Amino acid sequence: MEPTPRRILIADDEPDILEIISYNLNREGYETFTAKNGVEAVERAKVVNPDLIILDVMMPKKTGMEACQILRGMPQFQNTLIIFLTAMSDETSQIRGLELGADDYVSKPISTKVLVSRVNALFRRINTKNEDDDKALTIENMVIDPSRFVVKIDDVEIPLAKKEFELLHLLGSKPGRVFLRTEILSQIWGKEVIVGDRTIDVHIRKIRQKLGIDCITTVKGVGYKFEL
Amino acid sequence: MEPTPRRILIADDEPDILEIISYNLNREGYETFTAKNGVEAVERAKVVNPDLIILDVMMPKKTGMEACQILRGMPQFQNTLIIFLTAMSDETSQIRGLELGADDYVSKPISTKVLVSRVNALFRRINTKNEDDDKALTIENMVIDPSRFVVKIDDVEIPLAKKEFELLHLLGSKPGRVFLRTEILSQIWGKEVIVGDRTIDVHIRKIRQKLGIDCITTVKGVGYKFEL
DNA sequence: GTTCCATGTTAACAATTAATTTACACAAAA
DNA sequence: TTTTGTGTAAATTAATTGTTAACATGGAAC
Repeated sequence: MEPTPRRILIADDEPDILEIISYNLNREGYETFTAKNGVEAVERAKVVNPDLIILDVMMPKKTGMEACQILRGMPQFQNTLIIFLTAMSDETSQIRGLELGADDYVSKPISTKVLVSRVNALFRRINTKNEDDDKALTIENMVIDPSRFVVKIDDVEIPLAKKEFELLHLLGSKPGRVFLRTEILSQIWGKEVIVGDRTIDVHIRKIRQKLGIDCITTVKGVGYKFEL
Repeated sequence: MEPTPRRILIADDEPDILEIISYNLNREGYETFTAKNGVEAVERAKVVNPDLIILDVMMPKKTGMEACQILRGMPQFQNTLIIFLTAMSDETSQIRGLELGADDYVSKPISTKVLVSRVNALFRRINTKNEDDDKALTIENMVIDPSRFVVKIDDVEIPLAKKEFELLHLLGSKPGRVFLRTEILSQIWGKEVIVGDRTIDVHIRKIRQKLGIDCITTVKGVGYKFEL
């Protein structure tokens, strides 16, 4: 199967820059999308669901920094790569950018070659991620099917809510392995999102209740694991 | 249990640079190792098995680039993070560095703050949790598996409480070696936590009781060791 | 636009399990 | 014998999780 190309969203207020970067990334086989300012960047991101977002720091409406903060606050962009692009090469803004959760920081004047190299380096590193995220898991008589969002036990379908399903799918992805509460939080809720202590428990309880069988084991002080 | 710190190997021929980088990374909680040239860097890497290697490009004996190429050729360093450090800020060498498989490229004069931020950013992204931490230990017919949080004796699973498990895992990590009571305390309870005299004994007793076999030997006046 | 419902989150409390301390018995070393 | 250190059981305290109900929110149905 042909791999889907990596999707890159580029946000900059200068059309020339958008074009030259797009051109060079396209040539490397990436699929590119553009936005003219911070607000548009966030909107476009929601729609195109990019693998990488390149943000100019100085943009009208919303700066790149602000856009970054908003994006990082949304669970679906928690793990999206972000590169800042800026004329400011001073170190404090660089540090600030990296601490906001950016993955790289490239100073203008940009060499497109350097930018492309850095993009490649980032993707090379991330490449290890699981492609079969929506392949159905089968554990004995249970099927966890992300494509249809359904759990089947002995061919009986049991509907789960989104979070419940995600949680079960995560645990079921490695049966027997213990998932720390922190792992669960960062995987399902995202690294920056903070929810209360009891949130995971409540979802676990609902899953146990709906499935009717005890397939989730508590490891006190550690986390939970899937075990039939 | 305290998490094992990330290990960083720094290679540079200027002692001052080694020292200042080490100091700053230590302060962030990293464990650092040093090498004075490319050859030494490769040798040290084999021994200390670092999570990240920072290579100065211009070094005697072997340059950072050469060292990088050698390391990338060895299976065990295929996925190790590499950052180049260099005075050459020209773009061709930067591109070459990234294409050799480096993950980042920082130009001198270095701001240690920027370097630290970039190191943090890399680790944040690569959630390569220290694999050693949850690798299962096998000692004869006993398996101590932290990823599943179970102890198996002859394929029979025995559930242990958190502290009990951590304690057994610690002792089992070096069978035969005696762990001082103070070592056990600082490893499992942390250096700041103070608990009573009998706490360790009681946990040891519970482990012995649950496992049913005598695999922990008391060395009076010294500590405990794992011995099947 | 309003109402209704499913979902997600939180808070309060109960239940459970784990961790620690206490008290004392026992063994080895001084 | 005295001292010191360790093993054990029971009692106590602390920590973690389970449960329920209430509230918030957003989308679907009306």
